[in-house]
Amino acid sequence: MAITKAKLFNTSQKRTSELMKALGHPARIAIIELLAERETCICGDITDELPLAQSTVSQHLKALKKAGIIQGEIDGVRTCYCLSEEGIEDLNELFVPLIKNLTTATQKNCC
Amino acid sequence: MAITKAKLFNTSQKRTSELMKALGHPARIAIIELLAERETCICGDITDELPLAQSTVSQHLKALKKAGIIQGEIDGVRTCYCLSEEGIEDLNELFVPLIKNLTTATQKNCC
DNA sequence: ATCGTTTATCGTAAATTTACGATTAATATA
DNA sequence: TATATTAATCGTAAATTTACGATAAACGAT
Repeated sequence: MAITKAKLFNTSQKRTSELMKALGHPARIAIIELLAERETCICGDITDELPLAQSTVSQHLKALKKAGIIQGEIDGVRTCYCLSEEGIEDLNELFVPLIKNLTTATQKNCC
Repeated sequence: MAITKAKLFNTSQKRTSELMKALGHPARIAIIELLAERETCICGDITDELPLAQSTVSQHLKALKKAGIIQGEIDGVRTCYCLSEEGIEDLNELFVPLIKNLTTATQKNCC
């Protein structure tokens, strides 16, 4: 990737792909499912639920945080994680209409 | 990635992340938007619409095809591309409920 | 003050992704 | 038949991702 021409894609294309990329790993899907299931902040025990080393889980959490899908708040020695409104809103505003669009388009497809 | 423990994630987590990964690049979002917009097969001129070399676009098309999001049919010298029902169905069955789940969970969040 | 717990970060290795130009294969067209 | 067109593939380079263990930083408990 010598040259990045990313500037030539529009804002919503870039944001959408950023969100999708953040969700492009089974561990990160598992993490957000966990956070949704508990419906509350989870302090740390995410690592116990995943078949990955602590440092790797921490890296995945960082990726989700960077994309704005989750947020983490330090609480003593531990860190409490929960879903971030911002990212979920973006998923609803960007991705839900896109899927709907794709669905109707597919039905009118010639193949 | 010396060791892949992917077998320890469940099928829907793996399929969901596979779809997300395929959509994790602005060029590939642009491609599916193009295919949806035209509502018909597009023979080749996708390259003209993107700020990328022909070989790179071909690579992105291959990635979308591998994930089952688009399909391509050879038609003479050209190849006709369109959205694939299979992939769009999977997006509806796997991702739409997930977003809904995340949304209600976020509303009940403590942070 | 010391010790244990928790989690982020560092260093590192291997795999994958992204991008390009060049080439190839297949089909139209002149 | 020769030539142009289209699109996939090859070869390659650079960046990024994924994973791990080791370490460090911060806090709580003893």
